[in-house]
Amino acid sequence: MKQKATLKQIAKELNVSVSTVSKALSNSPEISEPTKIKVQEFAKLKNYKPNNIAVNLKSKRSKTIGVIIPNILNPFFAKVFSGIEKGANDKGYNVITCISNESLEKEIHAMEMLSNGTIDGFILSISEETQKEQEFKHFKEAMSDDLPIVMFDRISDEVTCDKVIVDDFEASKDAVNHLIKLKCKNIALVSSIDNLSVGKLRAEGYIRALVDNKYTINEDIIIRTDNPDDFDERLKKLFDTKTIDGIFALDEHASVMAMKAAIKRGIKIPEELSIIGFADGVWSRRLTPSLSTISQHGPEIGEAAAEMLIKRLEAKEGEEPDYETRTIKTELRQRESTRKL
Amino acid sequence: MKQKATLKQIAKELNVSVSTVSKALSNSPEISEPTKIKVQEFAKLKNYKPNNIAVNLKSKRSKTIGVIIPNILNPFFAKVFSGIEKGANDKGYNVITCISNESLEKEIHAMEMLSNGTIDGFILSISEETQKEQEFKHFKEAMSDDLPIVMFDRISDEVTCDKVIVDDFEASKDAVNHLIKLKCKNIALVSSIDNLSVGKLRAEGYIRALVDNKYTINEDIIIRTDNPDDFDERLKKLFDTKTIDGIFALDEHASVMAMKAAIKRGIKIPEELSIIGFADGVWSRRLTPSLSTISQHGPEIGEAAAEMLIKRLEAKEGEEPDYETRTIKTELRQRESTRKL
DNA sequence: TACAATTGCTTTAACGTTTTACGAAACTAT
DNA sequence: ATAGTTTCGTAAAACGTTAAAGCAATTGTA
Repeated sequence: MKQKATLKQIAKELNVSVSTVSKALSNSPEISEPTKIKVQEFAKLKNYKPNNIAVNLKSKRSKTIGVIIPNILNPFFAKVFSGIEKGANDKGYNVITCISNESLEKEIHAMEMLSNGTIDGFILSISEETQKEQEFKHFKEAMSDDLPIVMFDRISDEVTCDKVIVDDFEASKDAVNHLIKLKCKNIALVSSIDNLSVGKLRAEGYIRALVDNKYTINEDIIIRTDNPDDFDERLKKLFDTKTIDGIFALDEHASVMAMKAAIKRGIKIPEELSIIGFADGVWSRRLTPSLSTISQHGPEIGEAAAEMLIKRLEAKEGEEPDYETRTIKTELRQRESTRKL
Repeated sequence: MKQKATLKQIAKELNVSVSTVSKALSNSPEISEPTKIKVQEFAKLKNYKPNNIAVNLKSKRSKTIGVIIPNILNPFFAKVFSGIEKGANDKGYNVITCISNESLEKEIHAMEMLSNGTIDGFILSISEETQKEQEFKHFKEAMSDDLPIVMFDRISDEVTCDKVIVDDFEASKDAVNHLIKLKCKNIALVSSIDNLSVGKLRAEGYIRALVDNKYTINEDIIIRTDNPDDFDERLKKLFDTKTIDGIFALDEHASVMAMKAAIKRGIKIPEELSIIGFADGVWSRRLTPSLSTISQHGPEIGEAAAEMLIKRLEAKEGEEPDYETRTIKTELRQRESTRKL
């Protein structure tokens, strides 16, 4: 193992001072052209790279962003993550990732682990348990410790910080309006994420669309739960006892289970039943029939979050922008599970 | 913004020296009990946390692992990643993630970005382009710069380092043997990842199983390509011109496309056609019929990689373990796309 | 020629830790 | 009482970098 080149070594070998080397490498005007060239060439020869940790210590910033994701296996989060990573790298920032696994404790632990100079700020989506417990102290502490947070998708109104969300309410309203335009008369709502803030918002959009179109709300064809087993059971009952010609599904699990259940009963999709669901994976396209979805533009969400955080981090003291909540537009992707207009 | 507590501040406020504070907090026997208590309580009050960057600079280690993943949307990599993250966190290490997006250039760039003290070592899977170009200089450089690498899944024999792989050859042989036991006579091989080392290994396993069972290799029912469009076209032709009663698919795309094509032609699965495919997502279970798969135990791969890297990092100078290639067993998960024996 | 300004480099301090070497006081042993 | 040892703490150096301040020697100006 050859050891790493440092300013000190280079300085000694060239018989100049450390600061001469430092300045020469940063092209300071204080250093003469010949010396600069000499130093720069020697540094290149030795493959000198400034030690990042020392630079961080000096500058008191790490150029690193802490990202906390509830579940990386959820393709929505994976997409957002790739957006964050891209947005950060483009500006020369690194990304340290922690997975909360929907656990409040892991979320707190991850934040503590990083709140010691390791990172300059957080981008995160709140874990399920945290939302259930309504426990937000750790977020507030980070904010007051001058570690800004950008929340995405699953946010909390109780924390004052930058946020990036999807227009869940509008998106749901649009989707249900679309089903209504397709002449669906009995539109079921199926959700297995009723514990999440986004789940509630989406449900409200459904209600609003029905009300706006003078439909009556039929609780018998609404499934809202946060328990997959409970969901599957109620879904079965729904198909056994009710006739429906439209389904609006609030999450990927609900979308797919509803579709499978319908196919099993020999219901023709989309002729007899139209389905629209929230989904971000590559799979909605590959299903038979392919699923019409609401796409949430995960990468854009991630890039927006990274951009907002970095803007704040690089703002001059006292010139930080106001806290902002940015909304990323969704898109209704019509595939085979809905009739053409 | 209240500023962070440092040793220096605490020392001043308590009228002791910086090193006293440092030692008191690390419970050194050099400090008397009363002083220790005084310092520790005051530190807790001030919510003191040692500045990680300073500690890193002093110790010349960052307790951070650099992870380079070709594509986080691929559920296999997502699973491995979650294993790495867990394995690392359990030992007090952080994980900095870069996504190479299958690009050699991004891979090199990511490694350079991190090779300056930011991380202590790498865990990575080689990008598609890198494998195609057979360009491994950047890996060798990192190794000789004392930044150990652990490669997983997509590895290169040209680089001497720790590796974690799946027994692709054995797994494929077992899967095809299983199809043969099910009395399949014409077993097609379909692959859209023939550019990857793992794709080639899996194909070899298929051949070997056929040979071992005295089957003749029929090139007409073998599709090996790395181009999805080419794949889809050849797959169509395969079903149009050949009769097959078994399919062995080397990747998720191939698995699903083959199944869709069969269903479209009204072929009964599994009665007339049995399918086994490599797949790691949650979706193989949700397909109709659900897909029998070879599961690769992604999280275990990740944990093994993290463990091997950390073991090396924490070994005493001169006592580093020999380079090792660990093989994680796969598992054949029988679902609805294969007949029961 | 004298003085000021500029050039080109060095010295020094700093970032926040850890750690080695040292020193004063208080014991212990003879 | 004197030397030796222990106890408890401090001072200083170091990690690798940046940057402000300092200082000769050279150049410019009148």
